[in-house]
Amino acid sequence: MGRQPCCDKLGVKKGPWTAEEDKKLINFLLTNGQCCWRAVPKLAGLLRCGKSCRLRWTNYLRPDLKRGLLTESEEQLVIDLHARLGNRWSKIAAMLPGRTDNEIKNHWNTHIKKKLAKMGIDPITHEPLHKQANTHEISSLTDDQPESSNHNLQVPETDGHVNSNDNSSSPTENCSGDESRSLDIKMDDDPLMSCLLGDDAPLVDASWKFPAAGDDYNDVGLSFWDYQDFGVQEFGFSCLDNMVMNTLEMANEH
DNA sequence: AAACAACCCAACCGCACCGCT
DNA sequence: AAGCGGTGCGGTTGGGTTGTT
Repeated sequence: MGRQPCCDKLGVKKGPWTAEEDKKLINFLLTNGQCCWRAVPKLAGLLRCGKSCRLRWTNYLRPDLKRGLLTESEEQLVIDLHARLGNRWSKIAAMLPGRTDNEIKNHWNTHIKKKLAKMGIDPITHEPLHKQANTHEISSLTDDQPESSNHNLQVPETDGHVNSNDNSSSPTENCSGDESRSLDIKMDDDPLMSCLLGDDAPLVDASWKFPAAGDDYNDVGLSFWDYQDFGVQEFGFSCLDNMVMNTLEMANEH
């Protein structure tokens, strides 16, 4: 049937966002909240498509974003979640307050993948590379893994018994596009998976309060302004990061 | 100091999904 | 039930930055 493009390409600006554009988008969203994204650029006075605005906001401008490299514990959590969820970056990101799917995806591709490969672990299947040929040996997999990776795969369990390598039920499915499907089947038996893949509350509450029109920004616990490189401080926002840090610490303790 | 390579990340693209009519 | 619009998601890319020779 042919979809209508998210925006007419004519007169729509692409490429890196300028400080001025960021400013307009932030001002609009903080004043009016998130309405339909298609209307945002028009109402905010931006020559961007709504999709671009949404991405800019969710990946860079959102007040609850935590900038900087992933911590060791965050990285381990990502590895563990990836072993269960595959490339479902948004689901993984939902478990890491202040982190975006894009950020995690990038970190995975640039750092973790190499790290795992170096340790002799297939970043897709999370199995030792030398064991790929014989998938029936998976039951002994954790014993054979380097200490660090073994630790990685034992991060947070909600029920205390779920092994991230329970892929053994169908190891051959656990690659490329079929991975998520096989996981879908298994999630019925895994409370954590049910939680992750459903719309239920995450392990930690990553939500943040969006200011209603007229709210004082200082009440929202904005944390990201410090990290921006376009000098948003001029807006006069305070830099409170406690909310995000607290939720992250809660996640790490689990 | 310059040239080149490798790395990193913001942003784009296109498809899938969901809800409304 | 089907069509359509809006949004979300994952894969990919382009350009800037950093490191190496």
